[in-house]
Amino acid sequence: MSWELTADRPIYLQLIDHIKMNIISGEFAPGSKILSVRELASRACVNPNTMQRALSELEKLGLLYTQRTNGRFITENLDVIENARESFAKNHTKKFSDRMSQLGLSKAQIINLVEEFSEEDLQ
Amino acid sequence: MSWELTADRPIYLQLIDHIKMNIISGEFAPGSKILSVRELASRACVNPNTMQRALSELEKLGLLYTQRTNGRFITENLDVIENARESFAKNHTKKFSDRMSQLGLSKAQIINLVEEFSEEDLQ
DNA sequence: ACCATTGTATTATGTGTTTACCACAGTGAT
DNA sequence: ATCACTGTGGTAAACACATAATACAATGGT
Repeated sequence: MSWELTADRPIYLQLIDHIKMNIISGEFAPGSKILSVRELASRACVNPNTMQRALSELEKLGLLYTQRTNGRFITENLDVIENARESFAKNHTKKFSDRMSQLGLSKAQIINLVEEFSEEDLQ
Repeated sequence: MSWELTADRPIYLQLIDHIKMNIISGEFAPGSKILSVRELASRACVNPNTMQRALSELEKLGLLYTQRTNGRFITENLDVIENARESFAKNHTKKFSDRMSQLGLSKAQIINLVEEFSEEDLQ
């Protein structure tokens, strides 16, 4: 998946969101080693310092941990990941729902929109 | 409604979103006069220059127009407002739906979440 | 022992955002 | 005519963000 950075938000925040999504969606397996700061920065077309900032924020959240001169790894704590996943889903749903209500849409209308724009799972 | 500005995005963009929502939700009636730049800035606890920037962007979108030394008004062009409203709803729904799918949620699960977090209309 | 690679830290520079402050021209009410 | 108010424009300063370019210490593999 590409990085798709936009100019309307600080890059380091977008990097945080992107990597966080990789982790909580399971795309990055718990305990697995991730690419180096320099390599990640290179792929995202971003300065190493900026990537470093994003990674250390994710560390504060407990989603990553560091082995000083060896590399960085996804946490093995499944609870942390699951919590992040749940709060992500809840927060986004609440925000979405609130905005649509404020627009004047009824609950039924909101559901209809989601029905329309959501694609069925490809089993 | 309060302004609720956060530090993770440029203020002028948040002001644009906020006022745009006031317009497309119908809270600000088409053709009606809005408060002066200075007054709006004061209420939002923001510098007049910043509010000015947001308003001129909304003007580019056709949602506002200016009478040079008289004040600013909501557009009377209902099509412009309705288009903005529809694209707002579609874009947000699409983005929400995509993110939830990426999280691994099925269409049915997404609908369930919306059901859970959406409140019934208060007739 | 050597060396590439790791995370980390520092300094400097450019850019964008926000703010404060000031000035100008046109309108409308008095 | 006067005056408060309107939108608009400019300048300067402070700050955060992003980048470039280095440097350093510790690890792992050779």
